[in-house]
Amino acid sequence: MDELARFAMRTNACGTVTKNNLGDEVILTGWVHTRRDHGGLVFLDLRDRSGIVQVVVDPTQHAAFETAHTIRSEYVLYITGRVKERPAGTINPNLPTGEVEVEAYNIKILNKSKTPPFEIDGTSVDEVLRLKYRYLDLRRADMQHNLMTRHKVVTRVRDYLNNNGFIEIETPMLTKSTPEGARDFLVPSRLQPHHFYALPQSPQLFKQVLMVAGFERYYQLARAFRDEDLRADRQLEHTQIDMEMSFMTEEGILELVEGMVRDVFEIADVKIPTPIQRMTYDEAIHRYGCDKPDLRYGMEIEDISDIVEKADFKVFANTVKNGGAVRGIAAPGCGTFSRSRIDELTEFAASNGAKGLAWIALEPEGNVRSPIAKFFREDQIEAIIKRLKANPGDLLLFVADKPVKASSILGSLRIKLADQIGLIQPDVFNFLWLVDFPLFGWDEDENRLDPNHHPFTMPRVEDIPLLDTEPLKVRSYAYDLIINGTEVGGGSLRIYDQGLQEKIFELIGLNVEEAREKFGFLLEAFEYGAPPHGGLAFGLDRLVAILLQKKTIREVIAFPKTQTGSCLMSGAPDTVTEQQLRELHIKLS
RNA sequence: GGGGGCGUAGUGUAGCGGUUUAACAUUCCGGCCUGUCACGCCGGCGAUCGCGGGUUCGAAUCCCGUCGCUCCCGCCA
Repeated sequence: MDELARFAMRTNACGTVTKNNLGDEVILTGWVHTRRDHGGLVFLDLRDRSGIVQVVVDPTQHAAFETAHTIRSEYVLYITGRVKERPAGTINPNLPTGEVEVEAYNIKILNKSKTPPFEIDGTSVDEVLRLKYRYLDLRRADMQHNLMTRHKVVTRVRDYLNNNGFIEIETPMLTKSTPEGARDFLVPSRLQPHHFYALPQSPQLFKQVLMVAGFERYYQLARAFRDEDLRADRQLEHTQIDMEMSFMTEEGILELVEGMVRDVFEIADVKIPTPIQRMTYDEAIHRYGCDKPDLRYGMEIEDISDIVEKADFKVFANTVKNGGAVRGIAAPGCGTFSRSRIDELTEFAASNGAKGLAWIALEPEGNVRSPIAKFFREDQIEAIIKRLKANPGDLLLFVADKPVKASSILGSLRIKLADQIGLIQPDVFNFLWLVDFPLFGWDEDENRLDPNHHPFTMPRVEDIPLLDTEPLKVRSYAYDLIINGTEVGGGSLRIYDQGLQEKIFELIGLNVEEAREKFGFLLEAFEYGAPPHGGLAFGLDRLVAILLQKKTIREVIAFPKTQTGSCLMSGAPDTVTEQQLRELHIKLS
């Protein structure tokens, strides 16, 4: 019933005291949320994890009454009293316990508290202070709710996976540095001078070995470490719901995972449509200019190359002539934007790599305002408006560049504008599987093919012939789950054919020895009967943040780090002693 | 590595070149109060305006630097 009271020094948890307890003598423990001292009568709101209950202290209880006057916020109390109905007219409908109160006979102060640096009950507090005194910040109702929701998500996930034949297996935190991917966190080995472990960027290789080992369905709530710059949705360490399955098709994996996502969102009473909408990578890039489109609003990108290729506007015409594209979006209701407001957009586009940003403002009355309109015939402008499905009052924005680049710049503008003009309905959730990712990208710096997901990703069967001819056109069995424009999870089917795997290594410029050096143990394992397998990993922090509609994952992590990687509470990172360094055979420069 | 924002009593904000002894709310401290629940009323303490330098007759206010936090680009297979 009241699990916080079971085995405990109290008889009830504060938030669970109701009319059912009328007349009961109870022992409560908790923190003083607020004190209302009326001189002749003292009210204490006592708070524990379960909630708040009002304690009333009457002068007839001399000792308790004396104590009550000395009590301050956040003191820890042990209260003995009786549950009473509140007098008529004093019921507090805002409190689950608002119909009753506890008349205290005895108050024992278990611990005092310094005056907190901010009010636990208060609203916005500077994040520096919140992080420094995180234990106080975490007492706030909002943070308690966030972490409890996180716990519920984890519980749902475990239940779902356990019921579907998965077993949870831990993989090492001290492992081998693999040069692909993000920057590794390194841990020096004391026993083996000049050798280092790396903290895992993900359990990728180990979970595939577990498939070879015959576990068939594995999961782990795994911490993953990446030494890259932090963002609102990126910490140095994050938690993955990591999964791998054998003898599954892509379709099977997506369906299985949809069930898990459905269960998770039930926590927030969000019904998700299944099957979850699918979209190919190519379509997303063309229509939304990114591989994680937010489909809660429109503003789709349209190609107008064919309309403008013969127009007098040289920038557009030449771009098309040289194999580029001219594309645009229609920003609803932005036709009245001032010149300076549009200049800001141009600057933003430039910071995303645009050479320029052309625009046509359709004023609400029907006038066209634009520095480039004079280069077009009326019928061309009409055609553009029609292509972009624009309405009076819209602002049309155009980028001329290489096709994909034009789309990606417009994609960034689309997101920025949607945010600026409030197009995003915050309590709507949009789920999307993005599928058919290209197997490779092109690494401009090193002038070679680069695996888009990772080197074990399986190319789509029908595209395998293209490996030799047009490898950049090869699609893969790789998929991402996108919620509201955030990549929440991603994975792939893996290669289990040695010949194919060697070919992929070759294509990305790894010879057999190099591949052995980097992934040897996995490749060796594959020689002993690797089953077809595949999997994915979810970012738990992002998932919970989206569920709770939080802007940053710091709100759903108990002890997060700042953008410079500091823990303001513990003071990490910090210097270490000479002695520690000596044992690790490390000399600082 | 680059671009933007913020930094003023414990907390949240206002003030943005001069009658400002830096304001308001809240917290905190003291007093009064037997039905409050953001308790109320009265009184009080509390800030050299992140730090350093510059411009100026005069700087919280303008400029430069620096530190911290934050958002974004790069980066994050």
